[in-house]
Amino acid sequence: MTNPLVMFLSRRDDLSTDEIAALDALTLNSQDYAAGTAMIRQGDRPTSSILVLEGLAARAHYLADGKRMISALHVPGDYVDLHSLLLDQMDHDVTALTDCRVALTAHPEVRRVTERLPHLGRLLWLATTIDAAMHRAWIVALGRMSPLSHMAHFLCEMYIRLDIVGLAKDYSYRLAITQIDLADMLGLSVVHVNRTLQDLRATGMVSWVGSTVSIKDWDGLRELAQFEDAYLNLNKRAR
Amino acid sequence: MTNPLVMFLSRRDDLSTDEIAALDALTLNSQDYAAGTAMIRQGDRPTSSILVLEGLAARAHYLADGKRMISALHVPGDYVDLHSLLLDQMDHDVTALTDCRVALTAHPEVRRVTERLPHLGRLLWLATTIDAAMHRAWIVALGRMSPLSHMAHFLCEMYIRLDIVGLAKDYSYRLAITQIDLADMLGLSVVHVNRTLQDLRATGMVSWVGSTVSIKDWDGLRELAQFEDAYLNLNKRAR
DNA sequence: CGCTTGCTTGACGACGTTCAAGCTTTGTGG
DNA sequence: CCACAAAGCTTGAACGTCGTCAAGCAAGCG
Repeated sequence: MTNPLVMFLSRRDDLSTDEIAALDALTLNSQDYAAGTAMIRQGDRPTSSILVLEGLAARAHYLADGKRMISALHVPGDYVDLHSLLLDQMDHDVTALTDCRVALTAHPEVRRVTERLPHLGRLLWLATTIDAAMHRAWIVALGRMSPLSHMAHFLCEMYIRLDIVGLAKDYSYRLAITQIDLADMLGLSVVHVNRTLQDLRATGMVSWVGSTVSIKDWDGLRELAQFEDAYLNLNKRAR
Repeated sequence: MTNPLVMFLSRRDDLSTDEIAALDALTLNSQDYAAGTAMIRQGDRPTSSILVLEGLAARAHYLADGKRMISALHVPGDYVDLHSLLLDQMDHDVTALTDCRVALTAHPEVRRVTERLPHLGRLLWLATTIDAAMHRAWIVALGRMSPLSHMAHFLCEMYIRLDIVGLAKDYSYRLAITQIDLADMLGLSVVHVNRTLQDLRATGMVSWVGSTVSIKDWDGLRELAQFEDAYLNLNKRAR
């Protein structure tokens, strides 16, 4: 299988064979995490960076009263933890929402690559700024969108992100997450997520059976979600 | 006056005199924006990066029905738009909430510095990952905190961020924003922001008169907000 | 087969929005 | 220096959305 990080980056800029080789070298050591287990815990000071190869991982924040909020969902090709190359200490957990296979790369090795190949270094920087742009899109959805539009926005974003790494087909993709997880991403109660999902299904724009999401009316869903993909930086450009 | 970006970065790592000189060189051209004007508009493809020297700037997103959401507030020392060095196209506005003085640096110049001084390049990268960490903290507050705690969290964050660049004293700082702006940051209606502010004042932990915020009980406010400053990466460390 | 986990439904209450109006402060021009 | 306008703050009342509680159902797994 193709390295999903290569797919992720080459969607945004051309990669040289040198750069592709370097990326492949970064993703040699793989490791598995079962659904529900933590890859990184709050307070950790990771010494390697984690790239998702398969499965879904989430950034989970826990509040004093036990409430949980998920601030980001990571799909294959996402460098979950490039941040920790630079940051002190994790202020949240990274959890496997489904069974995951990840690649681990020791920080010094990542740093060496960014210094040897500055253009590739910029692309990894780019990956973290795309993360930030996604965070902002979530902030907007949390603050000013109806639950229905927010849910639609989430499903649009997932479709594009999964499509980039070859995990969507015919407007359809696997999304094996529970309504509990979804509630913690949308900032809603489980009960309300369930009702919102029913409303969304009732529009006929989306079907979500088992763990398969199928978008039946992309244009309708996009409009409902006011989804503009600009923030995902999908254009191939010299960076 | 000291370059606020130097203050921001040297709080996180030691800077060489070379690096400080380079930063000063990046911030030569200053420009003013009056309160309420846009520095960058949605759809722009900026060719220079913007650093806030004085005043407050916000990332403003507008929805189809005219609703506005502010996804980030930028204070002096914040590189508002380092992102645009790498990103395609702005998907939101950057607006001056108060009168602002900013520094403009052409992108090629920024890039040259990051290649010449890799360590400084990493620190600029760090600045963008701190932005991402702040975004995540906002997501958590939006999704799972009460308006009262959210407001408290916001005031805690502002205190720390302003203090770092020398703009706070004795737990007190200027914050010349309207309740409308605040509502668009917290994802609430203006009416509710007003009532929440009254509740917060009633606790006696904060006074906010005119444009001066004074924190009377830092520990109380921190607890109410469940504020942990880890995400701001305040430790000086080799990065 | 039975337990656990996740999904679904209903009833009720709380929290936050909307609408509408009055008040206060700030700034501007006569 | 006052008058007036504009912007922002504050308050009340009514409504609606969403959360909570509680229970039943469906599906997956040991």
